[in-house]
Amino acid sequence: MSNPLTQKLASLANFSPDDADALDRLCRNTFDIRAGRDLIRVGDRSEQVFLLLDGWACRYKDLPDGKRQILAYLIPGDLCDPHIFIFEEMDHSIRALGDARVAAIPKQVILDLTDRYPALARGFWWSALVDEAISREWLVNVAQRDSYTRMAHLFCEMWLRMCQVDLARDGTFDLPVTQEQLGDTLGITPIHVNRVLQRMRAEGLISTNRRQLTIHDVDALQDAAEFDPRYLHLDARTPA
Amino acid sequence: MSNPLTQKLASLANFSPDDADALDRLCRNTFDIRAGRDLIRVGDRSEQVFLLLDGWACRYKDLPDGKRQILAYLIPGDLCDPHIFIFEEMDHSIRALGDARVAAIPKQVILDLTDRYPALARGFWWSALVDEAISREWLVNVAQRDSYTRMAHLFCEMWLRMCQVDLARDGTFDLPVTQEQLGDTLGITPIHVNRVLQRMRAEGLISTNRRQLTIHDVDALQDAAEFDPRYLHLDARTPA
DNA sequence: CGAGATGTTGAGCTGACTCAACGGGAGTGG
DNA sequence: CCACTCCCGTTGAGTCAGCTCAACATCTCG
Repeated sequence: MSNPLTQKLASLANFSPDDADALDRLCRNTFDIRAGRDLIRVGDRSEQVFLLLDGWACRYKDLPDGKRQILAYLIPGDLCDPHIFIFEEMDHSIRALGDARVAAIPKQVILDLTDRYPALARGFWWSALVDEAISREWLVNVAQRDSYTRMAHLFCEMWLRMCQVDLARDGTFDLPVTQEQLGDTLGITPIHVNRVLQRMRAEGLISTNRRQLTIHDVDALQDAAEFDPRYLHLDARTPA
Repeated sequence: MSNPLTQKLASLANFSPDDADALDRLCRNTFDIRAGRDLIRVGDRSEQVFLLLDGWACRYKDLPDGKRQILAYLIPGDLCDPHIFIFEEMDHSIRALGDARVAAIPKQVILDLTDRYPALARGFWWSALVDEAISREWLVNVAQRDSYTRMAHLFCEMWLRMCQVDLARDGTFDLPVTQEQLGDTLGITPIHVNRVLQRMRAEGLISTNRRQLTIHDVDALQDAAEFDPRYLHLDARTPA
């Protein structure tokens, strides 16, 4: 149960110790990645899936004019690239944000495993659909909310997701992300990110410290964010 | 082969006449929906999947402050709600745009079918991943591009998707969408949508007529849109 | 201890918004 | 067949959130 994926999927019903064991055994072949390194690049063809064990990563796309969009944050327990089961090539890249540790799992191992443990197959599917739901909510966020609300929304989401894998304490969690990267996530300039952060700090909602974020009043932040956690499809055992 | 889903999946390899037959047989139980009606609403629990046979629909979310975001367009051949295999409740709604016709397929039929025809299972999975890829590209679009480019990008995408199911002729296809709905799709006000459309018309790129869009110069529009179709993962047999 | 990356501040600009009004077409009922 | 109405599209004018450009400060790490 040291495994963050197990932890995440355990919030689903029908998850036997057997299933959990099978999952834990996946994480033999691990290695470390330095901050800022790409795990996978656009156009790559890979024979293995990466499971993020420690640290953060992001999916992103570079545009021809030099702009960049971060499409998703990956935190411990997230699978980086289930796409390779179907697509020939990745249509986006994945990069480590802080230093990170991943397990490399051969395609075939996943296929065998899901054959043998239906609860796992269902877990992976569930997880893929949650990722999709998050992506939809990000679209809503960027398209409809102003920059302040948008950022508040992102923080609420990441807080809940970090809670789910037990990586948040008292509203504090790692957020190994520069202001520029926040901008590339939310579709605003880094300068404006800075101003929004200052406002949130001034209002006592958050504070930041060495790439850690502390949310002082989760309820207030959720209100400011128009945040409704249902899209995360967290089941049963979740905080607040 | 009268079936748009068959048409779409046929662009995948390894698709036998048997598979196609199985698909065609799904479309027995069809019915019509009037424009503007919801097929599925947030919170619904459904025992069947809807396959769109004719007309357009959209996924959307309503926000507490009355704003609305359109998350995806569904065109003939698209499955409306594969989510129900995993999630208890829909986290968004689906609405017919023009008048539409759908087939209602019981969950269990899909499950049996994919057991029996692995090529179909793979086809559905492929299709789900393409939807996800499109959703990611919409995020890029809304977050990074100005309103003109954004709209051009949407038109390019819809043109290609309509081509894929053979519903576009000479750059002309149905677009049963009001300017307000375009705004809700792209995150801009309907007034601004109007101005952008006028500019595109003035530049001779497009014209609109009774809910039909004509693209006069696809290449020029793709250039204006910074459009790179790879994210659609159209295989082999596709136009231009 | 130097240098590049990251964060902060100020000032002016602009793409898209708001508000407000008007026009035209498609359906409806008399 | 016409009048009415409602929805949709169009136009104009003023405003503002967030952008650009340009410094400067601070931090991290080799």
